[in-house]
Amino acid sequence: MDTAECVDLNNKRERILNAAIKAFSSQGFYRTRITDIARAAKVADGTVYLYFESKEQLLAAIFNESMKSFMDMGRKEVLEVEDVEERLLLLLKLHLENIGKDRELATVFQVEMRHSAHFMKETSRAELREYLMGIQQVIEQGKDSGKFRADLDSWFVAKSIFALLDEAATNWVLSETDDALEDEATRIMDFILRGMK
Amino acid sequence: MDTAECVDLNNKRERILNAAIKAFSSQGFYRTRITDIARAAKVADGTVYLYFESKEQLLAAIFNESMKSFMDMGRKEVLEVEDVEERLLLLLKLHLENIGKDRELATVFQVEMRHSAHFMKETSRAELREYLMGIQQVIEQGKDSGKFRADLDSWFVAKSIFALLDEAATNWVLSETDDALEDEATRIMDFILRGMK
Amino acid sequence: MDTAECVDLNNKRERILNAAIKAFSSQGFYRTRITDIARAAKVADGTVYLYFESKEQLLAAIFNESMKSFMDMGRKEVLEVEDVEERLLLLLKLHLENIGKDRELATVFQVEMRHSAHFMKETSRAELREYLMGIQQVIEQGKDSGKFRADLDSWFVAKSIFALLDEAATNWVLSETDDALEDEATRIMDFILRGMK
Amino acid sequence: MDTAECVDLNNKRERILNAAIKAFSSQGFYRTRITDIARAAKVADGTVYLYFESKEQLLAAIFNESMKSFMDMGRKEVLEVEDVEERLLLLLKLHLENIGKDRELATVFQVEMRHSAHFMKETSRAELREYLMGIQQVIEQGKDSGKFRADLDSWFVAKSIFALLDEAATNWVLSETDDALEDEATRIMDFILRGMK
DNA sequence: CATGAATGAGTCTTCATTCAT
DNA sequence: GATGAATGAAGACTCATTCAT
Repeated sequence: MDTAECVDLNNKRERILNAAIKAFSSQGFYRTRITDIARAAKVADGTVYLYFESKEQLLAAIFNESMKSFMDMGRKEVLEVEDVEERLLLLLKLHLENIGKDRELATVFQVEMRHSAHFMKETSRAELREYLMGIQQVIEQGKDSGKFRADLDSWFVAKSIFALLDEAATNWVLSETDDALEDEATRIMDFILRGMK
Repeated sequence: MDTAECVDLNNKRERILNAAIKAFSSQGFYRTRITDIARAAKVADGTVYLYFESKEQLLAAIFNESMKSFMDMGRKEVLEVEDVEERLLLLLKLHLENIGKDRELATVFQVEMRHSAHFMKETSRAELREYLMGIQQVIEQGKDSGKFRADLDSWFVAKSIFALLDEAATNWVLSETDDALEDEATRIMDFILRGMK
Repeated sequence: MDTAECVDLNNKRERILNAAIKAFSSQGFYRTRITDIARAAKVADGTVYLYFESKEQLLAAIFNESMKSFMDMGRKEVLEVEDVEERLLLLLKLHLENIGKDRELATVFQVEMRHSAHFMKETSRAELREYLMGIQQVIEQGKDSGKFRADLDSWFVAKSIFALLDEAATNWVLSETDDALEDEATRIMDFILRGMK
Repeated sequence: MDTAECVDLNNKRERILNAAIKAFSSQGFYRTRITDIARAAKVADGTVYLYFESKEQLLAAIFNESMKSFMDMGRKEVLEVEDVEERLLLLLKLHLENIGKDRELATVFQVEMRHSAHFMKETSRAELREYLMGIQQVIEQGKDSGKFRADLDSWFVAKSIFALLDEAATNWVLSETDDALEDEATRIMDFILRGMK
């Protein structure tokens, strides 16, 4: 019974989360009403507030939970790859794969979550920083191993790589193309490795 | 007297526009009330609607008018520079300079304008495309002159460059640093030219 | 408890309906604010919208629900009367009695509901038609039985009778007299039966 | 110059009046904005207020001026007819003719002017009374001459006749038929003279 | 007289959130 | 935990009216 209850709870929580992603991605955060989400999740309006403090916190939860699974997913896999370049490429692929496999979630990430300076500063800044540090590490490894230029500013490069991934993702979301997003990984990789010359 | 009147009219429109930029950047688009803008612009609420159809259109106007002066500004200057690399660098500098000279406008551009997929698709997409085509041209010139690799996908590169500029700008806006944004231009230039190797 | 709850719900709806009738009749439809109605019904503004889609729909609801009880009320009673003239007289009396027993509702019916061609065409036309057909039937019965002239256009007569009732009702509403409205029934009856000659 | 100016004034006043009739009849009184009327009359918004105190007064003016020409029109003609029945018939015909010749004005009269108890009580009551007295006179003449029953309540009959005319008019306005409204006169006449028996 | 830009009070409606059941 | 009816604050937008020119 405990288990059943627990499952039931998780189930509801998850249903709400998923309904929110769907709603936010199709109607936008501000146009989405709690009622819409509740109805789609087949719970009462009030139930949403048993699991999430507010609409804003619901968006934050989508970010945090997706981010968590996002970060966990690749870690082991990435560490298994010895070669730095390959490791970096894998990182890019995983990023794009993760985003590319759920267009609705991607829309929320690439568009709806940018809706206010407040949200970006308070909610996502720390997580983003951690994520960037993961990339930075690989850059440093590359510098150490002589694969990458020693004079690279690894933090700047990490941000740059993120920028390229982010742009690709946003572009994919807005363009509504069916192309697989992760295919962009090699192009980006090539560009950042060789530059324009 | 004619002139004065005309100036006064423009003045009101401009005052509203500026008040909106200030308000949107500090409180966010959705938290800003028309009353806030009107009060700051020292006009009546209804006056806002003499110049702009709706709050949403006011945001669009900020985009369009800033974009226009943004695009006009550099064009001649850029064309005067012969060397492609220098021309590209100037482009980057102008972009960052333009954004970096008005933090409030920058905040609106980098954050508030991204608030909805709808806005990004409908309002800014065409202009952005045109802007990217400007960058693309320079890339092509570089390829033609042999300065840049012949196998570069100039459209992809243009988007990548924009991504880097955009990331730098957003970062600058959110970090609240006093550093001049345009100083990033050389770093970005170096990165895209030489790559990581 | 179930019952109490159910009653309470009905109660709220009814309270709003009654408050609306009072408000519309004393201030007119357009001058009445939802807040006025809500306050009088002792509910929150928003509650009005749980029961009615809009202010306009609230007026329509007053019409529909009053019309329903209005139509139901007399039907049996009327059918029990054999004599056509008496039946017609009863019809007139019921009409005027119904309207005459609630001056506020009457005001809404006779004045506020005529506020727009749109309302009259869309909302009340069908119901009115049905009502007129009820009168028409009696006329036909009178013709069949030889009590009324065979050359009467029963539809025209029905409309004429309605016109006289309607005029009496409006007159009563506007004159603010205390006379019982239904007393007009016999005068009208005499007039339509005998004519002026 | 006096004349020209005067004509010009009248012209503007009339243009506004006509524009108002058109607008009120098609959009309803409350949905019509002064701006709509001004634009249609090709004058500035403010000009409307040089000729009419308020939107409400503009409606009242339509009533009064139409009523005046309405009342004047038939008087002589009516008095020339000796026979009471014919005189009454002419009255009915003139009423319906007057209304039937301008559907837009008719709509304003039959629908828009009924929009509030206030308007009906304050603005139109006195004029209506005078109009009814005109009818009443004819009834009295009929009674005196023995053409009509001596026991008729002439005031009641006058109101009844008006009711039938009014109903016919409203019906015509709402039904959007092309039939000539004045053709109803004889039917009504027959009905009120002979009654139903 | 005429203009029409400017005003700002006014209101319907929405919707996140609460809480009695 | 779950419900969903009720709340009521909030705000975009309208438009009759004014008044400086």
